[in-house]
Amino acid sequence: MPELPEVETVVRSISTLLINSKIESAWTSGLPLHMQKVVDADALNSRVVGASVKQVRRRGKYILLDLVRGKTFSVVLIHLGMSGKLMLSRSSEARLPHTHVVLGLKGDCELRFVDPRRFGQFKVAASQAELKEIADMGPEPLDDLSLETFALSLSKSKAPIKAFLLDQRRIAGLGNIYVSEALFEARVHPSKPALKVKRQAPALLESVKLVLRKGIENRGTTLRDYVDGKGVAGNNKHALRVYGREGESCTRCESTIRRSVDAGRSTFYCPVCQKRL
DNA sequence: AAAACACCCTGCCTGC
DNA sequence: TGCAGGCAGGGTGTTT
Repeated sequence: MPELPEVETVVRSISTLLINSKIESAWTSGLPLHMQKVVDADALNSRVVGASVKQVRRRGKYILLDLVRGKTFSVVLIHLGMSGKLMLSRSSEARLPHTHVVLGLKGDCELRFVDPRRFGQFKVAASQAELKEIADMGPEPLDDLSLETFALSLSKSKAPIKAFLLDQRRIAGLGNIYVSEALFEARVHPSKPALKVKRQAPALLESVKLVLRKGIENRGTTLRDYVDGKGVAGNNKHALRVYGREGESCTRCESTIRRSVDAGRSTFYCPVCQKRL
């Protein structure tokens, strides 16, 4: 569900309250999350309870909490999967169904991880170096991705440009929505091989940054149930020009927006604006 | 090596 | 109205 702009919005919405606050208790549902792994209750007790939050960060679509307890440093890795939510709530508020982790903070406040489909992840580690999930992740498009790096990476892949952009090892943080939007902005056909995107590489990189920045500015895209850490929905749905608009007319040329399915995922594009060659 | 596919799980929507 | 089937914004592991 959440892609880079949604995860960034969640991070921003919870970081002010979380930073420098102490975690006083921890609870887990015990149900398996991503890849049948349960949240490690021992690690929660030995590393998280009693620790203070030093920083709240994002890497790709992952949320990272840097913790310190005495001289012990830890990192909590959270992925929202398709249906995950990370929210600050009053302890007195009823827990939503499918709540899987609750971290109790000072002052009647809790950080809750809720995930109906359980495609998300919640993992405690001693350091970032232990986290293989982000070890070979590609560059952050809004921070450290130059045109030179991007163009070189493109030239080495025969994959369709859509698959290329979704591959977190090549570029971090993009998902199905923002890939469709970026390809439309840059007028690149989704199935064009990455290595043939040369002349359009500068426009594509700019489009990737544009749609992500706009997504963040609008505080994320809410299609059905995405909300930030304070329960607020995003406004970016109105900014989408192709995603979810099959059969509607292109905002640029008035042709009919099409949907195609590859690898089980929908891609939306304008057949006229986005030429294969 | 890389692409295609199955799979994890629940909820919601559609159509019969 | 009820129920089966399809579909969903992600990532991983296996197979070709």
